Amino acid sequence: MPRSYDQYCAIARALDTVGDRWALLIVRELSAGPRRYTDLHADLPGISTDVLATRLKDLERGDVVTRRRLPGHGSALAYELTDRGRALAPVLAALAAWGTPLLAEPRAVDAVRAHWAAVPLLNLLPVAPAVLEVRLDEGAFHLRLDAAERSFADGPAPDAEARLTLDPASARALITGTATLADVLRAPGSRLEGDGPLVELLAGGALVS
Amino acid sequence: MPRSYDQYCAIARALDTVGDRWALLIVRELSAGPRRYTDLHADLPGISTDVLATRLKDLERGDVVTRRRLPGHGSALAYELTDRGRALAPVLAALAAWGTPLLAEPRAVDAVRAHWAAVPLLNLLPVAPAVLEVRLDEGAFHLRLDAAERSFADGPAPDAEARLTLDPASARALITGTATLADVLRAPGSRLEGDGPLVELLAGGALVS
DNA sequence: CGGCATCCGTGACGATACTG
DNA sequence: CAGTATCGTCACGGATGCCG
Repeated sequence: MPRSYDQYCAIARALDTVGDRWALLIVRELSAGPRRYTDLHADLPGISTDVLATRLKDLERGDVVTRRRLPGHGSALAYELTDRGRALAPVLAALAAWGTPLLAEPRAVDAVRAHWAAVPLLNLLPVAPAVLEVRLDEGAFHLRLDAAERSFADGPAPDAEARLTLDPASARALITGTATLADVLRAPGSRLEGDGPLVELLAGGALVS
Repeated sequence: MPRSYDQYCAIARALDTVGDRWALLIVRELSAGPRRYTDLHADLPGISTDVLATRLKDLERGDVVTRRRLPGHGSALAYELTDRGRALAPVLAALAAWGTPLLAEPRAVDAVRAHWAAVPLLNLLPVAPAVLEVRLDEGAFHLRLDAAERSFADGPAPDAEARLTLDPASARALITGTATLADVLRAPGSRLEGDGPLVELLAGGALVS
């Protein structure tokens, strides 16, 4: 059980649950879908095994995360977000928006994962009843752009009607906010495939925010 | 200088700057206006003096906080938010919204300050070109409800056109989300004074969210 | 006094090794 | 694969002291 601030304040209470080191980054990882312990450890470079185990237990007690045996795969134990955990999406979005100007240049020591671009891209893309697959050098993920369920998940999408392929420079320009999606689509190094209202909307350049 | 996660991710970068223990609570305090070191120490029960000094230095290097001599008062040194610091308001709002269900009952050990209710109330109140003074048992603060500058500050407002007085039960019901503002205004224990469009809007019961 | 710096005990963290 | 055990280090919390 982590230490409490002991303040009658909603912000302090939230930080009692998700304010510890690594906690929100674990939530970020699980926002991409259920993960096993080893996968989490691999995508959180620097976290030690005991801290990961402790955080997962704390987050479970805080009703943010559940342990579950995935159906299909022979009894694979996995962690996933609860409804309360998914309700942290606005917190992650706000942090991502604020942190964007700090991304300017990747440092030599920085780890990179494809799905870390998902939250910034969700902040950037319009609401649309569509699923967009995004392919980067580091891997693929897909975004659900419905107004009701704006989310993302790892890997290619089975039901994507559009696919966006970005080279590293385009991806970086998008994520750092130095280029709009319209800019990137005009330049070489990016490709938008598929059809449907989303593709027409994006290709049409009707992107204000 | 705090430890970095070393990840090329906007969320991780944000947490590199404001993810340390106490950091966001210091930002919360300074959201109510400039504060001196001793005031911060008094309103953050449990923080040690050296941690407060270290965080303030880190936040200064992170362009979140500035040190300044307040004009008027004989060379009183104070800390205040920079523009980047004020840009953290959506993060605090999202955390407050998520933490609201955790507030149910104040615990015996919990500290209480009047202005800690300001962010939840801002999340609750509509956009209006008005300044609302709020009086609680613990003290007073005021909210600026403009679309452009939604903010709050300590103490009574010189230019408030409305005043909302809440007894402890009403304030708790509002802050925990168990009652709407319309509910509270119908019950005894709360009083709304003043005039202008805001008062008419609130008194009229036209409060959906 | 306000604004820290220092010292010290405890607990959290990070790396590695090890176990069911 | 999914953690637990161990250990060194560092951050935190509390008290006290210094210095303008």
